[in-house]
Amino acid sequence: MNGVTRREQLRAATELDIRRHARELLVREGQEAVTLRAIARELGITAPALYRYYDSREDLLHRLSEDICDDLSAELSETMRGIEDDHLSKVFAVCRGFRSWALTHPREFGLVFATPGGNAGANAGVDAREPAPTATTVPATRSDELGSVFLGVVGPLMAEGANNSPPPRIPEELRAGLADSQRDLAAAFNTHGIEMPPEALSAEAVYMLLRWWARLYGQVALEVFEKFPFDVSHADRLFESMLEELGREAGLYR
Amino acid sequence: MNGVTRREQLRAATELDIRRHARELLVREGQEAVTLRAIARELGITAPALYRYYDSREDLLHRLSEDICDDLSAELSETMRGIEDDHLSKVFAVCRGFRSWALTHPREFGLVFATPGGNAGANAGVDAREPAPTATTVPATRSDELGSVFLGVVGPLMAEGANNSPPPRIPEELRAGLADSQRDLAAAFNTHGIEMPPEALSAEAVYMLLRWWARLYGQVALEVFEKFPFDVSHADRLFESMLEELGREAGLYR
DNA sequence: TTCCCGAGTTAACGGCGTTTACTTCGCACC
DNA sequence: GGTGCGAAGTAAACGCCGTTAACTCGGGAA
Repeated sequence: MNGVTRREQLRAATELDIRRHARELLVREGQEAVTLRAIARELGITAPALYRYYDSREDLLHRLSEDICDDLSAELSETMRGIEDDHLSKVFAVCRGFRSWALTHPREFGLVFATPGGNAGANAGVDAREPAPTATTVPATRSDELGSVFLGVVGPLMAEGANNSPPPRIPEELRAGLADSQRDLAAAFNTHGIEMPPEALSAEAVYMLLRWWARLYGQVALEVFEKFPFDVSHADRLFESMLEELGREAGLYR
Repeated sequence: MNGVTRREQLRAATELDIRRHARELLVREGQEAVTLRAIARELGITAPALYRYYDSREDLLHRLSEDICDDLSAELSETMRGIEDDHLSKVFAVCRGFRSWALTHPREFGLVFATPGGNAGANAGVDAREPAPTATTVPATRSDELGSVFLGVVGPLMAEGANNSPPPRIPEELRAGLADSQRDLAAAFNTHGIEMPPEALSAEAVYMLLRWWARLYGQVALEVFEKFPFDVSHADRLFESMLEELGREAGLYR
């Protein structure tokens, strides 16, 4: 009848259960408490059984971090559903959503956005690394919902602002490098099925995008890790003022 | 003759040796390879002996991160020794120095600047946390060389720019919070023995300082953790352009 | 000279990731 | 309806790990 056997159903169910308990441990007790034995204990099975589902603890953490990305994407999408204003408002909403998600999920944030290298979690879109796996393999890594959300909200803004934003004085040495990024970004928009007029992908727009991400990430990471030089009780207002500033610089305000 | 006994000398020497080997492990194989047993092995000693020097592995990592801060401070000071230009150039030099240190010491950067909470490594200056230890204890935590370096280079710039920087339009809701930060910052300058005219500590200046740190930290962390949305081969030029932009916004350029 | 105390050791505990060899049992096939 | 394969799970073991407790031993103060 159905193309999925009972065995596959069960397998998928416990696979999900494993990551559910893993995540609970991550949230409750931190990354190093996410232990194969602890997960197995909570599931009422023995640790080696987990190797039927994951190659190693590291593999499990990697999948977990992908789950987290997907959940973040879903939350951001949901947040944005209520916003029907202009494109800039949506971008603001996503930024605020990202911040409050990070502050309420510090452990998840740490795993996904502050683990060096291969994690691949947060490269929202392209990921042109890896030496190309003999071609013919299209889906490659994963859905990358998060990239879609970010690009989906930034895209329209870029398209709209294509010819009304003031040129932000790009240093000449940067233009060559930005051209590469332009190609990458165009490919990403394409991959995620967002149509984007080529003239909207100006070097200025790419530069703007990079600055948005750098500042958003910086401010949020500083808050999550509590690495501000002194206690800033007004971090939320600081964040708002950063957004306002970015909007102003993008020449898209009001 | 000397106020320090032979015993104390030896103790200090091995204490240093322990952290030297710990650091080597951190750099070579990452944080989770910094193992009491591994350190002891390299020292030709057994693991429990380390408990004569540190309360726990966590304690050791904490001290190690303080060491790292001190080394970073030393490196930044050294870098700055060659700069005899205006104050802005020195700030630029420190920022560039911080970036290149982070890129050449990613593991150390991760330990000090991306470990949440108590680590206390990177709160460059004040650290008004902790419930005040009954007073009478002045030195409290540690030297905090890093705070001195940063403040020492930012201070003169703030003093100089006291009345020639354009007001950066601070949102009204921010001013109250910034007033708190002003006090904290003033206390920090005082603690580090840097004289600072009170009128130089305007809300604008504090706001500027926070933005500098947020952007510097953000860009550097993005590079270290490779979390840029796509591969930016031109990250160095992006960084330079960020510095230029910050300088321009501070109204202190040229 | 005596004796203390601190650096270091040995042995042990429980927990960890991972591998190997094994049981068990659902389910596809004849 | 029986047969057998393969997947899910287990038990035991290996070598790590942090940490504790009980000890040795020797340098230096009394």
